[in-house]
Amino acid sequence: MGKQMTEMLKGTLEGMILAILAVRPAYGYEITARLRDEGFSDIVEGTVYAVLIRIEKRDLVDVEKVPSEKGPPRKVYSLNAQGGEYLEEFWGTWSFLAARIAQLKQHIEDTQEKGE
Amino acid sequence: MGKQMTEMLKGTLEGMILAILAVRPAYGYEITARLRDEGFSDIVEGTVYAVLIRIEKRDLVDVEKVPSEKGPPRKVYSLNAQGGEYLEEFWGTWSFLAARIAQLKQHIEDTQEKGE
DNA sequence: ACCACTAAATAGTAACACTGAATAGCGGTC
DNA sequence: GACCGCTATTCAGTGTTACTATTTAGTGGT
Repeated sequence: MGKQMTEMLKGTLEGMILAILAVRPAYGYEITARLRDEGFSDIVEGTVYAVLIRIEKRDLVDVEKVPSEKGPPRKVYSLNAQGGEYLEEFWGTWSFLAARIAQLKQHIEDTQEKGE
Repeated sequence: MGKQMTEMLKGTLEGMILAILAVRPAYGYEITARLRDEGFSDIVEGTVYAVLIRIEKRDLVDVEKVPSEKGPPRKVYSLNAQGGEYLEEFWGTWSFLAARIAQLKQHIEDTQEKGE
């Protein structure tokens, strides 16, 4: 990860993982692979597991241990009601921030065009 | 600040401040006030000054001390060439992340509509 | 026995925004 | 002339976060 991306993921990675779980339950290794596929190419398992442990402690997800044919048992996480609420809050916070930043960017572009 | 927003600002507040400086030079107290006006209502001076000191150390900005009629001298920051490059990089990182998150959100909405 | 892949956990580190307080300069009021 | 309000900057200490690097564990193949 670039350093900028690393810092930007603070506060968003958690929401992204909750968003993934909102679509359907998943386990850590799977989530890591999906994030890698979606362009976060050098995200490491350890990072994802840390988030999962955190959201489990906060009771935002339910956990079920499911045996795997290919290795040790999987811990399958699914979003619960409290996690759903938290995710809604996340969208609100994100939307606000994204709108402000878009506004700042627009302001720069306007300035450069006509010298403000 | 809400806790979610606090975490989300990590990695973005710096970019936002650079973006403000890209429009025109400004000093810390002024930047704080502007951020407050734009909806980040409980941002505190200390936070902004910490960012300013950081970006000064990294040589992303030029600094000029300007006397004030109303108090101690102002430290007016302006974006330099290196800061401009860094800001460009920030927009790239931000755009990528924002696109991914928008995609995740869309995916949830699609799923909820027709059961995926 | 060894390796490759899957799967989870963990101790230690660096970076960041926040808290709370201190310092400093100016104007006005009582 | 001591005090308050506003402007303006700084700084030590804290909590949270993602990252690094390693360890442990299970299965199947050679």
